[in-house]
Amino acid sequence: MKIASWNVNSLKVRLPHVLDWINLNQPDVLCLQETKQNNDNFPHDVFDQKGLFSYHNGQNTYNGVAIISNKELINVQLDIPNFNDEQKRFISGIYTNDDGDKHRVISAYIPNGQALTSDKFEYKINWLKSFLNYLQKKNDEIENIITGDFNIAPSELDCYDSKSWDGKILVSPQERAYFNKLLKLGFIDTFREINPNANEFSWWDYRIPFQRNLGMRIDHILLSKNLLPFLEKAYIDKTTRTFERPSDHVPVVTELNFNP
DNA sequence: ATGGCGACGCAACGTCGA
Repeated sequence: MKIASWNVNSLKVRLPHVLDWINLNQPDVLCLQETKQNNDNFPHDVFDQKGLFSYHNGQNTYNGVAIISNKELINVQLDIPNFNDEQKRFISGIYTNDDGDKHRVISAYIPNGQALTSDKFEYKINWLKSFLNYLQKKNDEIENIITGDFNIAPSELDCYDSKSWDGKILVSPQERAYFNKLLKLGFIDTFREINPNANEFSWWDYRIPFQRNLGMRIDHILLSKNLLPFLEKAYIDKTTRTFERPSDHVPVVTELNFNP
């Protein structure tokens, strides 16, 4: 099972890139963030024509998350249950693989937070609290695969210059504490698991030439640790950042093999 | 090297992202 997550920074603009990427990489599941369009405008027909199922929780201008899947999902959930959020940042669904195993796939767009002194930072922390609360309280037997733009660089290796970013948004101890809470809940950062020392990034500021590689790793795919025996690959596909008119994020990919 | 970009809404440039 190949699963990918990509913040596309407007699906309207990036749809050709997404279709090219799907054709080349053939993911089983592709989670998208920042679609920036409402549900009525989502191009379900384009994915239908490719034999893919698509699910979207979006709004105009900002936010918006989607799951594209080669199999029909069940129990599709828009928004975090019991969290009153006007911003469209969460969608989940249950994917059944060829062996009949069921896994919950989540596409999340965690708030940016802007700055530690901002009201938006408070919103980010509240969002993370609700997300953790949801994951903690869910007591069904389905294992989770959490994907998305976390807007958190978990460690020094995940930032091009930790010293200059010290105490700033995306790298602050408060944000990293929430990422660590996810790990304590029993989730695995698949990229870090497979590449313990890699200094690779998933996002680069548009204002700095990509060639300088001043990026951060803020897009992640996390697995319930019960799925760890099936983890085979985890990597970041930087090629899309060299496309004409690219997203500032690139796809992160995790591959599971249920018949090792 | 924190800004120099890009998307959006909307028809000029402010807001936001990370």
